[in-house]
Amino acid sequence: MAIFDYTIQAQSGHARAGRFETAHGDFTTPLFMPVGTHATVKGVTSAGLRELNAQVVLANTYHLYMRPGVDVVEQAGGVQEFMNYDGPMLTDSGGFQLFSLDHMMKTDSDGVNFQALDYDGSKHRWTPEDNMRVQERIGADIVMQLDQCVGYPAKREDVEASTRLSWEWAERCLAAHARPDQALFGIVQGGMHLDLRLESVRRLVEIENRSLAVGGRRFDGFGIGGYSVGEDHEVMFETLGTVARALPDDRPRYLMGVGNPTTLVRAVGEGVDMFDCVLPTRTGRMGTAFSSQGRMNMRNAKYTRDFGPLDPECTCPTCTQYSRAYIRHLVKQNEMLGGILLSMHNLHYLIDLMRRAREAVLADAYDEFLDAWMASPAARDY
RNA sequence: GGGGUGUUAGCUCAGUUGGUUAGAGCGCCGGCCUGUCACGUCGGAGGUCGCGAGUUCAAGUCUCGUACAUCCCG
Repeated sequence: MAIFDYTIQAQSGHARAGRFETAHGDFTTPLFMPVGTHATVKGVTSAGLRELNAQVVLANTYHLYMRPGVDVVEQAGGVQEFMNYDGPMLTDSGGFQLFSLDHMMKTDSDGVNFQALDYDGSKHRWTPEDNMRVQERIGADIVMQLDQCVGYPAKREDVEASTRLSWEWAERCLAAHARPDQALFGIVQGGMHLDLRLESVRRLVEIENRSLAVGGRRFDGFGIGGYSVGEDHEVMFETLGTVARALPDDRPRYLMGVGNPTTLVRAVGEGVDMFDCVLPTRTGRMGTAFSSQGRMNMRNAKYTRDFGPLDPECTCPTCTQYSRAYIRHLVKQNEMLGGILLSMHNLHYLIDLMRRAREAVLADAYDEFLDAWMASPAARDY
């Protein structure tokens, strides 16, 4: 399987519905992917992930490389075997981690030196080739190129430099990536500058054309990175649609790290297919629930004697079995079950939101879906 | 009956040699969380310092009385 087919099944405006094949099965888009950094979606078992209809789960190369170590994951039979999740998985390269902990990073044109200050202070170096090798050994179905992310606001020259480095590394990752059963996604950078974004896209296309010309591979999909790094929500939408649609339309477009419900619905309308975010699990652990009525802080006193379901319109295991009052009690007492139940609910909420978005696309009614969403109470708090 | 100790925010307690708008932890109320190092994080409300009187320019802080709690001795 050297070619990973992404079948576009329907389009509605710019929104797309598709299917992608991996060695561990298919997944359909639009799609929200739960984040399982340390080869675990915090608080959710693999049986729970199936119950939530999760299709793809993320893990993080940097964190698994540090612990338990690539050799352990490899010896386990790969990350899916290791965590007992038999569906498709994706690993982020760890480029974002090196950026977000930039105090521990020194980059040159050939690679990146980093010190794992968040673990044991040990020093490491990754070239793009090293990173590909690590991701191949971890063994996810989709791997991301090593890239460099820039924060916001940033000086244009810094954005230019990191964007250039990212496409240079994209070319090296594409050349170095060998496993035929693993898909590789290139990543678009460019900060909030449309011209840099479009150049980034153009370079990625040129890179894969050069690769194909010598019998090499193409990118199997494209990450859109470098957004949600501190900018205002609307700033992203000034360029997102143009950037997404500049990408080849026969490959999935993955907006990395974005997870609030309204942004997902709008981004699908701009032609984005895939998302991941820690928001549902992190905020869930801290007591916040997504709902059809907007965001709910389950620590609020008004839920003390509210014995109704968390979200009456939700069919998830949490909403069908537990009350708001009970969940508030768990959260207030810092009981781990509270974080588990809310994480499961929030994940289900986004997964199901994307399922509904897909149905709207299949019915060629995405504009109506988007309008209805923006007018609903659920859109209010995001 | 005698003596000791204590009585400061809802709770447990700090409050220096009496000196500006009395503090902490927990609890309570609320906000935040976007390619997860995270066991979160930020903010707010709340006290006439048991009660009464006195000394003093000034008392939670000294004196006296009183109530309550608690311990010891009879």
